[in-house]
Amino acid sequence: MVRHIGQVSTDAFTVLAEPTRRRILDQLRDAERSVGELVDGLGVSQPAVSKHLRVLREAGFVTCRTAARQRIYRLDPGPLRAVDGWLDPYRRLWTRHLDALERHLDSQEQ
Amino acid sequence: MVRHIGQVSTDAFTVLAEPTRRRILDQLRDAERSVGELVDGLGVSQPAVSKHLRVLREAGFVTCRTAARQRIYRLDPGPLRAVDGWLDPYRRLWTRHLDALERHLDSQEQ
DNA sequence: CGCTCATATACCTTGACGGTCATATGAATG
DNA sequence: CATTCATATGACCGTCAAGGTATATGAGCG
Repeated sequence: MVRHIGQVSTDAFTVLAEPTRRRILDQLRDAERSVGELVDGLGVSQPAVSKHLRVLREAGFVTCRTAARQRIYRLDPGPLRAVDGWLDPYRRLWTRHLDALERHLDSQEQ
Repeated sequence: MVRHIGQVSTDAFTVLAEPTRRRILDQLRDAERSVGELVDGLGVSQPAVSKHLRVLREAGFVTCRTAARQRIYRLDPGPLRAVDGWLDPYRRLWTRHLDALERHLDSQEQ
């Protein structure tokens, strides 16, 4: 029912489902990196990495800038915040559990 | 390198990548439900729902108990907490941004 | 301007997954 | 104990995505 004008960017969970992509995000967590740097330490071919980067880019997880002959990729927090937001209504499941536990412990006090 | 003894349970992100499964979780957020109740309101065939429930079960997202002829499914917070935990090191990306913004705004004050 | 380094794309093969239809299980019920 | 209701499983099909190899693009350099 939802109309999309242009390209439908893959949804965040689908993007995160790929282990290699999560490892890429891990690598970008602390610093931005060139494609070559990502290829080393991932143990995957360069084309594979480039394809994952494209997916990540189109879903907004990363941005890239050109520096000389390299492309430097950088993490964008947006989609991860969205996932965080999706989790929000579920969070009470465990915080409430904690609350209940606390009440229980409180009732045990004397 | 990790050895698994029995069935390798699908990882949490892969499970969440499926929209129908997320809708099932949504439905279980407020109350436990039977398979039939889930089938209504999902618009998917009963076998499809059962298969998704199996995936969710094996990944620990839901538990089920038998009540008369029905199977009642209930949400288990475990794997969602794990996802929440995975997000943790990324969270500073936006909290830091906030910090930076605050510092900026502070510096603008007079 | 031809060469090379860094990255992206094309093409192909393979494997996993979701859906449906048909059928099996298994508990309640008459 | 046969039947029926609720759910699970199996067989089959179509789709899609990931990985690899080969190749195209494109910026910098001699």
